[in-house]
Amino acid sequence: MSFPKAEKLREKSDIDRLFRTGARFSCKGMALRIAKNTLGKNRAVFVPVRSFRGSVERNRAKRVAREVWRLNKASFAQGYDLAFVLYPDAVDFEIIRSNMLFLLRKAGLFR
RNA sequence: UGAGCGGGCUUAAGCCAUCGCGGUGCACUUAUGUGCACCGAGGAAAGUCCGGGCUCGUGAAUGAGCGCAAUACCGGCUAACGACCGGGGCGGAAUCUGACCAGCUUUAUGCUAAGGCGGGUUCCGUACAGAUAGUGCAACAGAAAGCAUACCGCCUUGAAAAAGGUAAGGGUGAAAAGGCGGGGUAAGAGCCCACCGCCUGUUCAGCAAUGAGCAGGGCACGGCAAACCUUAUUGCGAGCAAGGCCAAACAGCAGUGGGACGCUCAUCCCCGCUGUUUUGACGCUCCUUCUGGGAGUAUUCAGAACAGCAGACUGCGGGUAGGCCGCUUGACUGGUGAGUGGCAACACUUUCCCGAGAUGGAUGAUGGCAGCAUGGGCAACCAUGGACAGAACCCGGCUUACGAGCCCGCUUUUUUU
RNA sequence: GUGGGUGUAGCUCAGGUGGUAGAGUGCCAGACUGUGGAUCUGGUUGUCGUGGGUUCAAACCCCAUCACCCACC
Repeated sequence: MSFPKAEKLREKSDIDRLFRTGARFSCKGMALRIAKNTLGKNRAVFVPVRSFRGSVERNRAKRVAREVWRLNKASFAQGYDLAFVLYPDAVDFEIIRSNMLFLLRKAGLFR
């Protein structure tokens, strides 16, 4: 299950719009912003906050979150922009996995 | 032998498989994908403390002056540096040494290196220009603290009070007008002498810093420039979000249109659509005192005001969003392996190789094997863990963080002699 | 990437011309009160972020370093 560039949310204007108007779900260690788009498929972005201890931990949180998304993205409804905001409490693979699935269930994206 | 601290060098947990991501090349498709091959974080990528390359700016980045900042023993190295290398001075430690003072004793051409003075060797450290260019600063204590002074003392005179001489000894202080020993003296003093220090001159060695020697001077010229300052040298400012190229949209400027009469040209005039309100004209109806006047009014035409809608196409310069380049082969000095010169930093010659280039920002996940550390266990084995840390235009240094291995130095535990 | 600031008592801050560190608040004790508060009196509190250096002497001067904060593009 690949994760090419077309399924990434890359434009600064798109991201700004998502954070301004998107619906908001959160739990300990992670937050989710979500909004419908017109492309018929999902686009995602992973945003670690600034207060990580260093760039190693910050990048690692982002990579792990992206891996979790890549492995699970086939089981969700299509046509949304998503932004996952990551906080320094949770870096482990399993914690990020359970957080992400919990938030997506709250958002009602499971098919 | 175990542990700790400091310094230097090497390395940055290995192999295999699957899935995933970024780049380059080739092929096919085509405007974006697919397939194959190869490559894909560091010694500090970090801090941003210095130095450059590169790019733009200003008239220029060449020169002179002022201000500001940095640097400051000498020589070398370098593109450059405050870095690095070598040398010198100074300071400290260890050790050896002259028995000069001091100490001890068996009292002699004796012993002692713990103390003072002098000499040598090794190691470590060192922001180390100028205090005789000037201005300034030094609390308290002390008699006196900057071209100074005499408190207790010592000596002379004197019955005493006191006067004179003196700077050994005491006391104050961080610092008190060379140190130490001998001679000398009323007591003392570079007053005289040896050694050391200082100043002046000179000779030799060295590229130089500086060192060694000789002669002279008996000798104040104190400390602080990480106080102001003086002298010398260096430095223009901004930074890859530099800078260059392409370029939607909105706004701006210019042009293109229609109408009279078949065509062409010139000049002049007019100019979109819808709705509401209002004014005027023509028409119609009604009243009337009837060549006239008045009232009402659908529609049409014209004008004015307000509101709404529509505002196209082409070109232009500037340029936003966005994209591309800059971008990775590089200071002939990148990596690797040899060789030559140099004490070294480093320089030169040569073989082979090209080893990240992202842009919401690529290195991740899973499994297996081997191995390391810690804990448990007699053992097989089991469990846990993976140092510091992530390229962002590129280099040379410095500093800081840190796992493992090796080497050196120091401290210490245990054992043995 | 560039530039700037702060670190002093439990807390908020002074002190910066080198000469031996203070204010408010807090805390402790006493007085007052039936008790508490308020008030009054007295006391207490520091390796001046860390490590070096200069100096006779450093919170102050110099260098390095650590942590935190801010601004601009």
